Amino acid sequence: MDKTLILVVEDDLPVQNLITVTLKAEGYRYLTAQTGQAAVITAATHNPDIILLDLGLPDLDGVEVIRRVRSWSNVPIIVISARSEDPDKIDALDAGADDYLTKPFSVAELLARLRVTLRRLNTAAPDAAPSVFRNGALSIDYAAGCVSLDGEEIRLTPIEYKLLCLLSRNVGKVLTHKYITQNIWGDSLESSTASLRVFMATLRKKLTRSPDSPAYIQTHVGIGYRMVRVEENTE
Amino acid sequence: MDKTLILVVEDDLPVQNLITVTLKAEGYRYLTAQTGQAAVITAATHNPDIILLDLGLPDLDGVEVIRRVRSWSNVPIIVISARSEDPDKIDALDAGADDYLTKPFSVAELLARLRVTLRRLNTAAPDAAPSVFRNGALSIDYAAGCVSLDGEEIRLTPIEYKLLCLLSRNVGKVLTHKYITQNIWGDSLESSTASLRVFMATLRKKLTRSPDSPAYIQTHVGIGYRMVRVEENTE
DNA sequence: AAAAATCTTTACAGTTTCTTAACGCTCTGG
DNA sequence: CCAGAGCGTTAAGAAACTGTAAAGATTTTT
Repeated sequence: MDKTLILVVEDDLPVQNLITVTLKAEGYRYLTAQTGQAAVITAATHNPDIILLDLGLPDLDGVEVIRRVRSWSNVPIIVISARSEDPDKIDALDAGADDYLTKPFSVAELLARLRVTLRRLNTAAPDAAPSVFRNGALSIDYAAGCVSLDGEEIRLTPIEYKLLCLLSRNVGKVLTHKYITQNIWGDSLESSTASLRVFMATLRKKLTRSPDSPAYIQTHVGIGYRMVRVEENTE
Repeated sequence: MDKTLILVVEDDLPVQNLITVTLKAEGYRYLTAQTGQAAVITAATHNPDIILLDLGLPDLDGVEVIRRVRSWSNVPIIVISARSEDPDKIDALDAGADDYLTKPFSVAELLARLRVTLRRLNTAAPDAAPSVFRNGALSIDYAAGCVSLDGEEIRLTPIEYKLLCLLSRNVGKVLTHKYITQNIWGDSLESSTASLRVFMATLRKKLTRSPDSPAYIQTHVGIGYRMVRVEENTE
């Protein structure tokens, strides 16, 4: 695969055109689909590297498209939504979308998201189920169940560890509050979104050695959190 | 055998298509089967190098397929299951599956698993386990079944010995309470977590010669215990 | 059968971890 | 500029966990 193939799902033709022209200019290959049905079929038959999905489709709900694609594939999905469709955005992320863009968005922003996602794809382990995860100065040994920063081990409580694992196993992906709390506390407790904030604080503190340490965990206001890939320049 | 032959057992045709297209692109030969019955027969007649088996089959239980194939063949079986929590997955591994993939999976992941499995096939290395373990002043002779500290033998009770072996065979790894109790007491008794604490205490006491002896066993609150590698400066 | 050793259970104190609530901050929209 | 919502931070009490000692219960040895 030398040229990245991107599936653009957008029913508004002027917008679709804007996107495809941009992609072409940047040297990407692309496919298009105007309906949810077509999107699912095209995704299955052509196996694109990334899917750009507008949530406001005429036939199928965008979330349903994600669900169907996710039933067999892990391909990165970047969702495009209008501000008014805010709740849909969260549903989309819960259904397995990786990232989101809010209309109106700049071309530069779109390209930036694509690059980030692609970098994640390429740096993703070429080997199966690696037992140790690395990101900047951070490394997690899943098998041993221990975490170290800059070679020095840091001790985490059970919930902190689970939380960090969840984030690291989904690097680059935006995880919603709901998704996180359900994964860590189960479906039972519901008020744990307050706890989540506290744990995020302690986790961030433990992941910060010096004031200029990189920020591993991003906050997405109203949505959730995400661990980002960090440059290797932490020397 | 210059080209690897892979049997793909999957009843969902789009998914099957995705897999076979991928395999073809990578230069593998493949066969397909939509049912468990067909899978067993095809495996018997064509003798594939690897079997990719979806657990959600219409007719036969996937685990049953594994059992039947395993009755005459040792061919590697990689299981594909829909949900990560699937108890079937564990049954499948127990029945003799070699590895598993959870839907949704990325194509890269699938290929990685295949490569790993193939590599393992070619380099089946019967490596002999060393009979004596050393860590700091501690040494365990598994064959002789005796333990010494600083050259001097220390006497351990059967359970203490089993416990120490379990820890030493997993140096650096955090072992959960459950893992330890199941390995030592079996699945039956459940209240043995209290006993575990007592044994840990006695074991630690017996591994401590002077007040400044290194701490071989760390406790991880809420999780379990771990033996750590100790520097050789215990002179 | 008696003695010794080993194992299990219980209780309790000390510690760690988790939850909850309060407060200040930033950002957004009117 | 103000009000409200969402977030980070801190602190304190509650809950859970651990280490230790000691007393039965069980098994093994003498």
